[in-house]
Amino acid sequence: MARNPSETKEKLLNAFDELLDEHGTAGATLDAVAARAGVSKGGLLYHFGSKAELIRGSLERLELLVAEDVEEMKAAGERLHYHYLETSAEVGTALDRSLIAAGCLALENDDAKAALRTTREAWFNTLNDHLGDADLAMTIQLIGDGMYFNQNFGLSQDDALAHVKRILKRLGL
Amino acid sequence: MARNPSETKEKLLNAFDELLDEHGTAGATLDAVAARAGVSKGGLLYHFGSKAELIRGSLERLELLVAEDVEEMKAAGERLHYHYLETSAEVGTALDRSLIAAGCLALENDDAKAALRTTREAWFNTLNDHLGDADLAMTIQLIGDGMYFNQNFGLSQDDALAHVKRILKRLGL
DNA sequence: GTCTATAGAGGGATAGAC
DNA sequence: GTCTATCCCTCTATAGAC
Repeated sequence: MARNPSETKEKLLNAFDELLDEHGTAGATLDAVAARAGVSKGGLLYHFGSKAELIRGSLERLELLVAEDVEEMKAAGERLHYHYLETSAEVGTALDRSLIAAGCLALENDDAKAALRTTREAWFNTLNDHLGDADLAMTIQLIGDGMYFNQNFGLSQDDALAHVKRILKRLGL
Repeated sequence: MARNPSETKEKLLNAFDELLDEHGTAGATLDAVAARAGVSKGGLLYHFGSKAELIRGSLERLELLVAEDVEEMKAAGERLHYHYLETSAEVGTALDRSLIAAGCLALENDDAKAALRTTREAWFNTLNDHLGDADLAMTIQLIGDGMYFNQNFGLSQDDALAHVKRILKRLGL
């Protein structure tokens, strides 16, 4: 749907995701989103007829970004699982912002919950295909989830990653 | 502070945490909290003079519950890290509800963020003291965080736990 | 395509009765 | 200690000008 959106629509979605990321759902009001995107509330509501549509737009974009990310993972070849963990703690990328936004929305919105479930399945399948070991795939995914979760609370995950990599070595990875 | 609160105060805190858990911050209005606790909004505001005080009350109770949980972990002896992972995916306990509530609040509230950081430190220190291995302690904590995170999106973590336990065996735990 | 103005609903908080 | 009534503010959404 949002495959070829106008520039203003993109700016609005960016503003929405950023505000969710920084201040949670309470901070992501239509007023605030419009102001950050540099348009008026009326302008916003021309592009997205309601807040529900804005949410849909954000979730649809997440889907696209995840599909791109899965391709990138596959391009990492033998390092696929390392690439996954390294990017789990990444901050400031479009995917990261979009994912945090969905995480905020998921607390109050079932569509967002479903989108996150789908996302997780895509990653698990990619890890599992690569490793051929569901135990390892699930464990690595959980570690990635943990790093993502913590990064959300302002905890640096740099040394966390170092700890985890040493454990992966012990597992022969 | 909240060491000997009135019964009504406890009922209000329970209602607040439950509503945060079920519907996020948007659903946890003073009206809704009061209604679920079986009092009027005025009644609520007698006990907690503002929404900020209600939040403080919830976070203070979390602190108590975490301290209790750490004692329980220590009581598990050699199974300490297993006990930690098994209870990470637990649903419906007072601690679990309180923790999810704090997770909701943390998106918009810095005190809640700080409370979660403190909580994580307490658990990490307990795991690290027991295992004597920071790499393992950090990895197990991240896995626990991951399970907690997923459980938040309605994903059953029963088989996740089974996968992880097999990996722990490979690590000699 | 973007703006202002405004209606209508709901949330937080205060005042005062019981 | 708990209630009702009410005020004010903010939020979503609509109407209509440019």
